[in-house]
Amino acid sequence: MRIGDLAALVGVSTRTVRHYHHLGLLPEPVRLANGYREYRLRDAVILARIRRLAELGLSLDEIRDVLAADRGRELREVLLELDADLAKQQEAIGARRDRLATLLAEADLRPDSTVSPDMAAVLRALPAEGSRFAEIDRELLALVDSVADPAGRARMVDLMRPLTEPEALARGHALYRRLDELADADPGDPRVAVLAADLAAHLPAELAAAMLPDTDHARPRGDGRAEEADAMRWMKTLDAELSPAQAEVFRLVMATLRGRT
Amino acid sequence: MRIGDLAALVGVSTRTVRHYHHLGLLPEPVRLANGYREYRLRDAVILARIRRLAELGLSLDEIRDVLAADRGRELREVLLELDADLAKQQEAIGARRDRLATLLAEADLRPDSTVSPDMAAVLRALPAEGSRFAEIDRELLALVDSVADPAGRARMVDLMRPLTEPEALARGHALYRRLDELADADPGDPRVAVLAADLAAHLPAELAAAMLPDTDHARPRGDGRAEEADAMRWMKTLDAELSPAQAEVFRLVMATLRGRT
DNA sequence: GGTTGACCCTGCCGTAGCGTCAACGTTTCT
DNA sequence: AGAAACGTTGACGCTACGGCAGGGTCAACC
Repeated sequence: MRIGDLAALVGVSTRTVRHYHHLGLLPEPVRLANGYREYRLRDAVILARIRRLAELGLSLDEIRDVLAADRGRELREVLLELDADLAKQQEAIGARRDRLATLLAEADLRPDSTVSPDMAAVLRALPAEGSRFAEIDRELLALVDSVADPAGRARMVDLMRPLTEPEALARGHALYRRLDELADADPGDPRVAVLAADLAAHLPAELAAAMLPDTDHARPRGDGRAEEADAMRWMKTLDAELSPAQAEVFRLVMATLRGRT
Repeated sequence: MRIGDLAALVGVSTRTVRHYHHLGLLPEPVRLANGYREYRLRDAVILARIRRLAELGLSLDEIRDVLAADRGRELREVLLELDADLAKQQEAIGARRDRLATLLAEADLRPDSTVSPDMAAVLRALPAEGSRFAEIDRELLALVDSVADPAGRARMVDLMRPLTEPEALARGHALYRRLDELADADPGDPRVAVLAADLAAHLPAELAAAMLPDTDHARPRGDGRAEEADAMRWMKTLDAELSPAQAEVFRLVMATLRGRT
């Protein structure tokens, strides 16, 4: 029996048979004078066993182990392990399908629809039209939402909710406009201090509290280092997007909030 | 923001970021004078979107398409397609776990336990001890069982069942022994014809009928070619394992059966 | 006896999504 | 000033083969 016969018999490609030889799964048979491999019944039996195990989902490495040890005990262990693994995979796929269903249930699949549903609602409520600063704000929110774990996401949404109420929204429009106007201004511009005071005055208390630790460098080292590093990165990320005057506004707001506690 | 900051922010490795650049998923940002990439908020947003889509299970190619087309219609299509694909995967995994459970339910996981449960029962019933010929027979049965589809497997088991009955078993032992004795005999040995006659006389009718077409070369071409080729392979496979005298026995048996119809 | 077609051989590249060096330059901390 | 921790490009590694290149072998047909 030559390689093509063997392959057809068991229902694999000749390439697969040679691959198994290469991996040492299937022993190389004797060669004929012309160099062709000559197979016997035994080879077909081994190959068929390999295929059955492979179709069950064992990796070729695992199959080699099973064939080598070859007394039921090990096979049983491997199969149990495999079953547990498959169960986990099923769960994982189920979870993904749930998230997919959530996404698909959202009627309006806009480009930014890859944020969580709650944050999507917040973004819909916040002012957006025409303000560069509002755009940055929205991007930052979407980013935090993407990166955070579910608990963090929920906290973010809670913190933002006060800003979506009608009177906060009305103020928000004006504040965004005044921030936009500082895009090309000097850090010493008189409007900077005034805007900082207004911002600090109208920032919801919880949101202010959440922002404060972000720039608190004086804390003792060694606790919450990772979170602090994250928070620092957020602030620096935002800072990099702002003009000098806008950045100055934020520094003043932060100083005010720190002083207030 | 440099590549390490960006990666930490979004929760991926720097290697991943560079990989996405290489694939054109994430645009290359401007470079500083030292050659370092300098990222902005916008890059982090894009990267985060890529990650969310990737975690949903989209391939990076699909993500590139979605980001390029980027008006919800396409995203929706891709997500629906993905969901269908995941559903199929879940089913496939479920089927594999079912087969696993069947295997694991078999108490005795011997090396040849990769055959179907029904065939395993047949193999347990058939004589095995010490006969080389019995061994070949068992290997051939296990192989056919491995390779056949479920219907074929059931048919095989049905064909073999008469041989597992007590009187057939008793005869089987003797026949195997007589075949073994022909291992080194001459094809012209007088025992050959006698054994062939005994075999033909005691072969169950259905099994004989099933074996017959395997060597029937006279049939018109064009119908059942694939099956015929398979059957031919089986016979040649068996033939290759037999000594000349044993092969002669089989030829005589076949001739007798053909003449009988 | 040349040609055709169906086989066989070895060996290398490609897949998806990065991980992991290597070999080198830059920044930052002490 | 030196070390540690960054950054750069490039190349190879992983699964389980598929596909191709560039050959050799063998049977049949004209």
